[in-house]
Amino acid sequence: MTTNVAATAGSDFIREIITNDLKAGKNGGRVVTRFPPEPNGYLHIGHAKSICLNFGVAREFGGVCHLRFDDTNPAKEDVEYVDAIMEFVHWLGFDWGDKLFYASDYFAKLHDFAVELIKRGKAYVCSLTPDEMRAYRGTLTEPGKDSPYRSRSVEENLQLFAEMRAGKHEEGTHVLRAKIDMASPNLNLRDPAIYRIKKAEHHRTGDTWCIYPMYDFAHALSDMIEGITHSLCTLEFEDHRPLYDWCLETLETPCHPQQIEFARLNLSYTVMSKRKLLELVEGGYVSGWDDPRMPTLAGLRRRGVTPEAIRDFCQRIGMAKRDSLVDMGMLEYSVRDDLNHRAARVMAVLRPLKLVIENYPEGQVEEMDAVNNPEDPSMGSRKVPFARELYIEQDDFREDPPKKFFRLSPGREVRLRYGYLVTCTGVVKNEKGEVVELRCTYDPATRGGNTPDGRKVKATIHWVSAAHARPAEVRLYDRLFNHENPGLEKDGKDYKTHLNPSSLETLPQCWVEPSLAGAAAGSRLQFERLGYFCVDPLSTADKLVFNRTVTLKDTWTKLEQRGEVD
RNA sequence: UGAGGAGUCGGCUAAUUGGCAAGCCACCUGACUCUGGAUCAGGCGAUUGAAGGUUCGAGUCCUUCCUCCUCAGCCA
Repeated sequence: MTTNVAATAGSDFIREIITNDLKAGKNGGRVVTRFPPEPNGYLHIGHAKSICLNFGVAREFGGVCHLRFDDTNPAKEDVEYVDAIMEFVHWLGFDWGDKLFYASDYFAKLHDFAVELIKRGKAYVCSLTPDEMRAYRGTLTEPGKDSPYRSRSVEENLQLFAEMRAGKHEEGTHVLRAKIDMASPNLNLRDPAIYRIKKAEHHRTGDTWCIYPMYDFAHALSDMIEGITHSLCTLEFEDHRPLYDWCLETLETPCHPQQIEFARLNLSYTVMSKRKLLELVEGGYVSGWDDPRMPTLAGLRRRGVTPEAIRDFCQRIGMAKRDSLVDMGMLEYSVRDDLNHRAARVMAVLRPLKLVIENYPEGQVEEMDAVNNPEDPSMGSRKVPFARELYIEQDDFREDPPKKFFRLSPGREVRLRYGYLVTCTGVVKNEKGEVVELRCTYDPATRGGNTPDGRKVKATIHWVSAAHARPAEVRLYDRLFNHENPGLEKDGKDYKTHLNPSSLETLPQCWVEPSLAGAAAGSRLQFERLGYFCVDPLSTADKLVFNRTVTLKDTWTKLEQRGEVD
């Protein structure tokens, strides 16, 4: 993997802030970050950006990064997600050591902080209905009005809050609010709710609680409790920072983490919001959270994308505060760059065309030496059987080739990779006039693909022996959407209208070289000249299934699409 | 129209904090090649959202304006 981007690492605004803090002796020289997912969905590549940032920063500055589940809403959360999140943080290559926490671990403390707030006259129990509360909140341009319950005495608030906790009140009847300023131009400061009644079973605390803290309150204090020094989050929380700070200042906590916001990741030709991703899964638009077209880590993994490639990608895209749309091509570059160095090369024919070598002895089989990875000699070589009847790619033959088409055509000679040079001597067509078989002759002096006489051939194509190849199903994946920014919905069109109808093409009858017979699920390979593929987890010895991760760069197709082949 | 943010090559990000606007992706040439891959060499491409101002000198400081994003959950 190239490391030239490492030179610029450490130059983003967040690392600059931390460097300066360290220089100024803040936090006693400690750097503690945290990755705080809510266990209500699967991780996607946007989370990967945050994970790389938080764990990366900790590592670079000799600090630690906590994994903390922000599980303050039992109605939406589940252990299923907790387990999946941990699995994928590890998969991405990061480790939280013994720093695994849950906001729910702090429920008792958080409750006590809420009581303290009440005692300080900084919180009150409000008995407005949700609708009334909304009406009292005002609008973006008009100030809100004080709740009639705002002036309840400390004693009454304490009493009521205790009753809320004891389950004496129904959901929606009471809420604990911070007493800040109903006229604040920042809506988050208009007496935000910090505790609400929710009679739901929590995945960790069961029915111990029937009141749960809200995000702003829980997050600031959880950060404080853990001694987080830099609390990194996305831009939409910028407006919440005054509330984050208010909680810590008002409670005069011993430490006060610094919240810093960065732009979330947007990737072209996909969507990133949990709601949309969930809708794609539930609506059957994809096969599941791990559908290889999904930007989820589960999907990317099944697609064959490596954690190294994702980390490299996150490094390359940088870190800033401006909204941006990162080109999918950027991710593909990182994927190819990584796989080029590590994926073993094999031969596979996706759209088979039979080729018969007329002067090759019937029944003869030769084991040809094939290099596993020209980028890495230590990966060795393997034997590939060569015989009289082969399959080649339909795309590699043109009966009437344009000028810049270098591959096989009548009368032309090409090299069969690691095999022999063959010349096309004739074609066999079916009743519809389609070419169904090629007749060729080979030059016995070119064994292994060598040309003792120094003669040049313009093309080398891949092949498999018809008698030895294993059948396989190959799934060709393409971008899920055909619109660069489907989630924008600016034109009023639902993002689903931009779903790419050909994002998946299944080729049920492909042939792969015999060395792939027992390929392990998850193995990543390069099918020579076609792209990078991986063995699907559901692939079996009886039925091999490969997923295309990404194509190889394809100059020929580009020329052809531009019409520059003649 | 309240508040908070953000505007730098086609995309993403830098700029020693006032000193020749740099890198990556993409794109284009060429070399090399038993993958039309990879690699290598080179190239294209930003009057830094706009207009003023301060200054010997402004992406950076000041003023005005424009555009875009976020916020009116008892979600996070």
